[in-house]
Amino acid sequence: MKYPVALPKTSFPISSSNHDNILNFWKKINLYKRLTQRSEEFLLHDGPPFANGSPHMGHAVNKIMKDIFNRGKALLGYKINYIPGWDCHGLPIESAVESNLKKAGKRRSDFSIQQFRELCRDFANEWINVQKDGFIKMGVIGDFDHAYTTMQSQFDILKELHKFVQDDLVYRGFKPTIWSCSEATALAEAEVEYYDKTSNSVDVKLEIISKDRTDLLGAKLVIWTTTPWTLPANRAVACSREFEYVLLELAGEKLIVASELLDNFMQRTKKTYTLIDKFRGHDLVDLHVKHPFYDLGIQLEVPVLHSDHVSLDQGTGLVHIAPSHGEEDFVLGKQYNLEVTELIDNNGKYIDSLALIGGKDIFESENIIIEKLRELNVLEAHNKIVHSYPHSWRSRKPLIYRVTPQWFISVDQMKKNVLQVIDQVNWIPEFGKNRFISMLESRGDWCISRQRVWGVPLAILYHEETGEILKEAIPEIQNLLLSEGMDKWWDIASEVAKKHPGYVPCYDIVDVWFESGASQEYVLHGKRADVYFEGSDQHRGWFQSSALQASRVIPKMPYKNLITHGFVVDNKGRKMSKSLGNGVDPMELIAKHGPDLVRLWVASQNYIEDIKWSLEHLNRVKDIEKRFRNTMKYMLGSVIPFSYEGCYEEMQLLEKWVLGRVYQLNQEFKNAVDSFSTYKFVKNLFLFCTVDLSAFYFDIRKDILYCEDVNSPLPKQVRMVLKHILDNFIRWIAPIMPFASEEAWMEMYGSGVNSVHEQTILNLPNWSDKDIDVSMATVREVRKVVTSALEIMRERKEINSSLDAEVHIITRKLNGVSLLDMKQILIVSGLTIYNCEQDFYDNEGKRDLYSTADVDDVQVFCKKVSGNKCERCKHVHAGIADLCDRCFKVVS
RNA sequence: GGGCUUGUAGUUCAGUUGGUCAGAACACAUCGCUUAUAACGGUGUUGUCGCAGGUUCGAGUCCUGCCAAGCCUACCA
Repeated sequence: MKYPVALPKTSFPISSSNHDNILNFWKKINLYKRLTQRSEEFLLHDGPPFANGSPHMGHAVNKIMKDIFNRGKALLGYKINYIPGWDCHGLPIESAVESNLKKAGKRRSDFSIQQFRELCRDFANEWINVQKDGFIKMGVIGDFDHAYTTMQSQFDILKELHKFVQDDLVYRGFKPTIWSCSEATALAEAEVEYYDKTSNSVDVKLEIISKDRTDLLGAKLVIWTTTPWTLPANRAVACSREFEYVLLELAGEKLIVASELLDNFMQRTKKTYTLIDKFRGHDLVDLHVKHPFYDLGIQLEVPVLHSDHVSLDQGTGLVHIAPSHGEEDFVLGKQYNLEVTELIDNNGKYIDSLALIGGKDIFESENIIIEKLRELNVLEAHNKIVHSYPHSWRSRKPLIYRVTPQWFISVDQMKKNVLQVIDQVNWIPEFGKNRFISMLESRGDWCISRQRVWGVPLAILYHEETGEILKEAIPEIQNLLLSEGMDKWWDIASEVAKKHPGYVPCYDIVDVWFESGASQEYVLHGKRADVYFEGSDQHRGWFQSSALQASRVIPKMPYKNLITHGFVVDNKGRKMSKSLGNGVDPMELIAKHGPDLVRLWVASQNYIEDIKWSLEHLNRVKDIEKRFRNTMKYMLGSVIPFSYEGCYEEMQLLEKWVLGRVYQLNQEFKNAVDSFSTYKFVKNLFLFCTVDLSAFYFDIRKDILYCEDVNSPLPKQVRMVLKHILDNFIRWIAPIMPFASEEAWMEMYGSGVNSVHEQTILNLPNWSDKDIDVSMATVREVRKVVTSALEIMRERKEINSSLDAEVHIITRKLNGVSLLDMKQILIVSGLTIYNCEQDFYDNEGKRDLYSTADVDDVQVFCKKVSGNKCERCKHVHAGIADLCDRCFKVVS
């Protein structure tokens, strides 16, 4: 015979595919707008992702975490302000568009700059739409209708740049760039590929002519280079003060090389030597030597300088310095005011005025140069070397370093300004601060010009010779571009310039970091953001450019909290890449598993470190998701169809304890939101569901919920507690699993009008009671001993359910806990508690007692309880038929 | 090559200032409930704490070196 019991009842599903309806609901009620109708603001400024591809896991982590912050803050009652943005300009898009043209059989040169920019714009717009759609599917809410893009903000960006010009912070300078002679253009880092190349390697002897050093006068420094074509541009020799150098005699000549590289050098000369002297590099510094082509008209006496970058890996420990043809050379040259010579033209030919090689191709001239060096008796050795060398990815031709004129922002004062207010920012993690500072300190002036077309034109006029910028023309330029559009700069610039004799227009575009760095102006309008949250690569990117730009005039940081996250890597810690095939598409995951799961995966990560992706881990997170949903399902089913009431004071120990846990978790939720870190909260919430609720509280209270008269006080109180848990729980998971939360909310309060995401967390009385927590900890300790003892009986097939047993406990620990409470908590049919062993023996006779090593003062004896099992509640009682007294009353 | 960061059970992680710190959960195995049932509960197994030295009475915890990985940067005459 089956007797009716009050089982939970709900249509809330354990898994759901109702996402689209919920997304539509949020759209219909304009959830984002509703969340902006509050007073105190939480302003999260979106770092714009690059508009050139579909969303990847990095986007997912970034956007979802931002949304969790936003929804979390909304639950704490804040007005949210989140305007998504996109970074649209730059080389990758230009390259992609160009390659698309190529695939279509077209050439870039067939398009005007304006037309080409139009194509880039279309390309960017297309990807913005794809990404926008993806982010919305992830559940991200924000002002997508008024998203910002750098391409729509061009004019504001230019105005911002002009402020730097007006403040005399922009100047023309020179910079070594990687130059392609075949294409007559500077290349970006991304356009360079390294292949092996066979080069000439030469050891060249430079005679010391410093008269005050008679000991070394006439001796020759040996320099080694693999780019003999740069020798005409030689302006110095670098050595290291610290290294030891040797003076040796070789075929009648005195030569100097570094001790450690002597063998290396001798292998190239294939001669024998006599060692004369040893000394520190310090002794060489400030000597002067003859230029390699001294006897060919370049009558320079070049200095020997110390440089930290001199190494003992190869060469001679004495380095040929040509400031116009090398990064380090340029830096050293700048430090010592060396002449930066322009000996070659855009196509890689020497200038005509140069003797012997004038007008000739630099690479082709190398043989002539080497031959001449030999004739001049400055060549010690000539060999061939195969080494990795930069090449153009397009023409596959070798590239060279060349110093070209560029535009710079002088950052010294801004750096000082930023460092002054560095502590106005809360750095999460803390080490981000030092990382930021060291990167800031080590940076040089900001090169803002790019020889490209897809970007904000660096619209200025400058004096052809002096490089002075014509500030008076700025209003005129701005007015023209405002009415004509930014694309028109390339058409109107020359006309503007005509009105200002001597001045020419700049056709470069502005570095994209300047564009996004100015977003604080055109998006935030100078307001300080509460949070910037991006990958840790942005310490030298957006975080830095934003801070520098904010501090143009006075020290100011654009963000209050600067939070960085790691990168998504696979379970072996390797970054996701196409070649490894370990990449994963977040949109596929969402389609397959739903957005909540992906969000929960993100929320359960400590994003400070690298974020490890694996399917195995996702499946584990899936268990957490199921546990959360199932916990809500159980509570919904136990609350909605029944009546509940009761106040804290009337509740049992167990109920008071659970409410205490609810209070504690509510505090933890606030902390998680305020500290922008959810993973510990997710873990604790999961433990709450499994350990506290499912395995303990729910398990114990099933008897009362199912079997007791539903209208009697105790079930009503238990359901009241469940209602409390539920009301809080739905809110706690709202930021993390907004879809499940909304579903539960609708199940609870009906659908169609309000969203859970408009709610704020509940202001709970302090239910946390330390005394109750302590005694409950003891209770659970005792319970653990009892379940272990019962397990032994179960193994012996003496019992199945714990209700088949009666338990005797000998302990002094359970003072203050009623026998009835304890019996319910243990879920057994009989319980006796003794204060000492003798009392137990008096009652039950001499028995073997069970105890465990980790719990002292608790001994247990269990036996099968005698009597009949109640068909309804499964408790065993003596002297009953098929129903116990309680169940009989309830049923009838 | 340099700067910052990370490395604890199969997995994800806890381990405060060096002294019950070798833990939790999941997974796995197994038993039970059949009244959350495409659920729920109990019990059990798992680790040279990246490797090698050092400091200390004592180190996962401090120091040094190395290895692996991530971000940034320099990739060299």
